[in-house]
Amino acid sequence: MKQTAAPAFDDGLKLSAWLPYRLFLVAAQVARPLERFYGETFGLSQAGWRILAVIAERDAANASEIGRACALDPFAVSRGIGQLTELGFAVRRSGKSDRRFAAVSITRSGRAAFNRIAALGSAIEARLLARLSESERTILDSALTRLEGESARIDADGWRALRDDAGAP
Amino acid sequence: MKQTAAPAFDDGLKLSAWLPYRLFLVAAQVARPLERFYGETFGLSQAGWRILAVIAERDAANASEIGRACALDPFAVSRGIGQLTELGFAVRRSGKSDRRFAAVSITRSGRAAFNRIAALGSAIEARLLARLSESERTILDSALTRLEGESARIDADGWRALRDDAGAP
DNA sequence: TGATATGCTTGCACTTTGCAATTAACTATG
DNA sequence: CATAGTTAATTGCAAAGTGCAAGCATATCA
Repeated sequence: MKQTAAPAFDDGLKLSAWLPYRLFLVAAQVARPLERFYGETFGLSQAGWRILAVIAERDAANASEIGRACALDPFAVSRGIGQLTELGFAVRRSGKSDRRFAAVSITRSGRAAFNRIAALGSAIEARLLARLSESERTILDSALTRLEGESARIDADGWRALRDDAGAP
Repeated sequence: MKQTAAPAFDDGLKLSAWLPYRLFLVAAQVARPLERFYGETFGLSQAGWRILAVIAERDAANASEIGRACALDPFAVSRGIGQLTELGFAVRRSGKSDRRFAAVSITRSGRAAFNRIAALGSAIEARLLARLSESERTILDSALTRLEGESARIDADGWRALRDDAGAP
C-alpha cells in the first residue's frame, strides 16, 4: 500500500498545550544552562549533581536513600557516586552496623562545588518565581505537591492501567 | 590533602523543594509509562513521538518548524523524521518553491499511531488535572505560560548571566 | 558564473542507559 | 556452624542516544 499524506481527525492532544510537555519544557530549558555550568566547571554529570545535592543535606546516606531522594535507579547512583569520589567530592565508607550499606558523605571540596552550583540554581529559581505573584506561588506549591503524588502513582501503575482509564485504545 | 567528611553550612538549596526539580520530577514520572508504551508498541523514540505530535497538527511542516515546535535541534529532527519514515508514519516530499525545505507530512498509519499514543497522553493529563480545582487549573495555566517565557530567556542567556544575578560565585 | 549562505543530512567519536551477572554482606534454618 | 537464601551495590557489555565536523543540494547575490 502506498503511503500518502493523511487528512484525518485527531485526538485533541496538542503538544504545546499538553501539561506534561509544558512542565518538561520549563524544566529542560532551565536545566540546560546549569548543566553546562557544572559540566564545564567540574566535569559533573546530571546524576552527579543530583547526588551531590542530596548528600549536601543529609550526612552519610546510603545508595538506596540517595536513589529515592533524587529519582535515580541503583545503577545511576552507583556510577554517580563513583564520579563524585573520583572528583574528590564524596567519600564512601562502609556502614557501621551493616557493611553492605555504603555510607556516602560529601567532602569539603564537594560542598564548595555544591555551594557554587546551588547559587546558580537559586538564581534560576528566583528568576522563575519573580514572574509569579505571592498567591500564585502558594497555589503552585500546593498543586505541585499533589501532582508529584499523582505522577508517582501513574509511573508505578504503568501504561496498561492508563489504557483502561482511556477506554482501551 | 586527605578528603574528609565535611561538616559545614550550605546554600539553602534543597533539591526536593527546588522548583525546577519538582517540575522535572512530575514530567519525568509521567513520561516514563508513555515512553514505554510507544517504545514497545511502535519502536518510537522520544524525539519520534514529539515530531509525530507536531506533524499531526500541522500539515507539511519543514524540519526547522518542527524543531522550533518541539524543542529539538536539527540533528535530532532529521533523525526523528528518518525514524518516522522508516516506520511508515511520515513522508518527506521536497518543498514546492524552495526545495531545500523538505515538507514532512503524517501518513494514515502515523495518524493511527498518534491517536493511540495521544489517548494515553490525554488519560495522563486527565489524571493530573483531576487533582486540581478549576481555579487552580486556570492559575497553573497562566503561571506556566509565564514560566515558559522566562525559562526560554534563562536558557538563551546562559549561565554567565545567572552568575551575575547571583552575585558572582 | 563563481562565491557565499542556508537547510538538512551523514558519519564518527563519545556518552549515557538498560540489563545480566557478580560480589559482598547479612539472615534464617536444620 | 554450614549453607541456602536475600539484599545492597557494583561491574561489564551491548544498545541507544548525542554532539559536532563535514558534506550535499539548493538558492541567492555580485
